[in-house]
Amino acid sequence: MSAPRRAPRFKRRLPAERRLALIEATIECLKRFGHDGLSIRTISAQAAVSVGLINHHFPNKNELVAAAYRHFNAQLVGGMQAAVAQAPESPPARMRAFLQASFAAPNLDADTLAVWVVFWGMYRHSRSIQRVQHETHQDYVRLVRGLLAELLAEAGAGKRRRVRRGVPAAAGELRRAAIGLTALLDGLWLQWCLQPSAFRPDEAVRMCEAWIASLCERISAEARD
Amino acid sequence: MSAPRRAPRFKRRLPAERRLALIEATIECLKRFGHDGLSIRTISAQAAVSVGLINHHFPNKNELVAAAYRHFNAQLVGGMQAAVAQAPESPPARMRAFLQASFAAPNLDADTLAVWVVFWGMYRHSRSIQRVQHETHQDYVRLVRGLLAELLAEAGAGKRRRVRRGVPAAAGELRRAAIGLTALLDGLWLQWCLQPSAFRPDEAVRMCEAWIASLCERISAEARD
DNA sequence: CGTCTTGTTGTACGATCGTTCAACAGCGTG
DNA sequence: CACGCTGTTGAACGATCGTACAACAAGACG
Repeated sequence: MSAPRRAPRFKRRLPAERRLALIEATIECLKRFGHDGLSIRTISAQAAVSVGLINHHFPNKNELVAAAYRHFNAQLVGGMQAAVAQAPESPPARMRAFLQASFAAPNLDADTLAVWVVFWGMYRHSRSIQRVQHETHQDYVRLVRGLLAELLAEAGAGKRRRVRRGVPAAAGELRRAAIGLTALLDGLWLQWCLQPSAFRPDEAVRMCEAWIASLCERISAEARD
Repeated sequence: MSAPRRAPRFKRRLPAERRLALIEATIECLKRFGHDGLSIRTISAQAAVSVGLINHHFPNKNELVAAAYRHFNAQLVGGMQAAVAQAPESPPARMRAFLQASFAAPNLDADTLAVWVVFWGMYRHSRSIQRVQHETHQDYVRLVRGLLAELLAEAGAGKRRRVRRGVPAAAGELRRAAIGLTALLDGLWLQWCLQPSAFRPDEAVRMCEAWIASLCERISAEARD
């Protein structure tokens, strides 16, 4: 019979590994309890660690929450980029893949969407959230603008003649288009969060595609002048 | 010389009056401090009353917050109805008045919009917020649907021939139109909240009008078949 | 002026908050 | 096996939280 070896009371992890676990626990607490879930004790319980560990890996709670927001953003953008990457090469197909990914799991989940809303609600009064927002939001905007630029270039150039004027004219137009599409996406997400039964995912995709189609029509009409 | 009459230490108010003051103080605290401003002591200080008074007029904090949400909703819908009412009678003019009021003071204020986001962030985990949402949101939806119905009736009937088929066909279409427009409005509000410099109010109005115009075109095209 | 109603005050209570820190212990290393 | 680094624990701190409640007082009324 071997010597009685006590099971270790805890397992040491690499800092990066533990940090990620704490970040994921933070997001899980947000899903389960909303803003009230953002307490050191709730999060440490979710991560199955002691209360003191959080301040060993993060300087304070704000920084943990900000890191969770960064992770949450990165997950979204990464998922979207992956969905676009494995779509057919054509601009419409890539845009369609983007929209369908926007209105399908794991993004179109009421708990997940509610997490976004809570983060956004912190924006104006949390410096660290503002910092992360400015750092990561442009990744999303870049993706949306890229998809739109492909489509609008096709619409502007394909109709009658190649207009060099189309490029600078599309600059302001592209900015507005990205803002409008982002607004439509966020607004539909918000409604899904508040009332998931209000519409079906495919309806949302079609609404966005209708918006984009009317945009392309307007662009090509202007290019026709 | 008259007898020295001490100034009264406080002034008694009618319950309705005091309740309103507490509700307005709650909203002001939300504007100034976000979700963290929702503490009994912060709110009572803002209202210049003692901590105990809140629980004399409201059973608990949740009910005060829910009452504040109800007031906030009522103020928005009331303002919108007023803006529409004093517009010219024509459907496009009424819709334009609605959109302009949506993207002008006092609604288009970053602090005010942030209050919406905080309320929305509470929705999924607060029964009382859910109750108020279901009670008051339909007032807003009714207004939007009414304005859209006027426009779509005009678009569907005006083009070629009067189609009785247009009315039932427009039922599902009207539902989607209201959802889309609401999403666009909310999404633009959210972006204004996170980044007020991203677009100008008149750009937002034009984006909404472009969305509605393309909607009308589609409707009238379908009615033409 | 005395009485009564009730809106208002402010203390008190127990719970929970974020953070600190000394002690512990897992586990790679010699 | 013993040492040392450091990830980890958990108690402790002062602050703040929401609520309860007994005492106070404003103001209407007779």
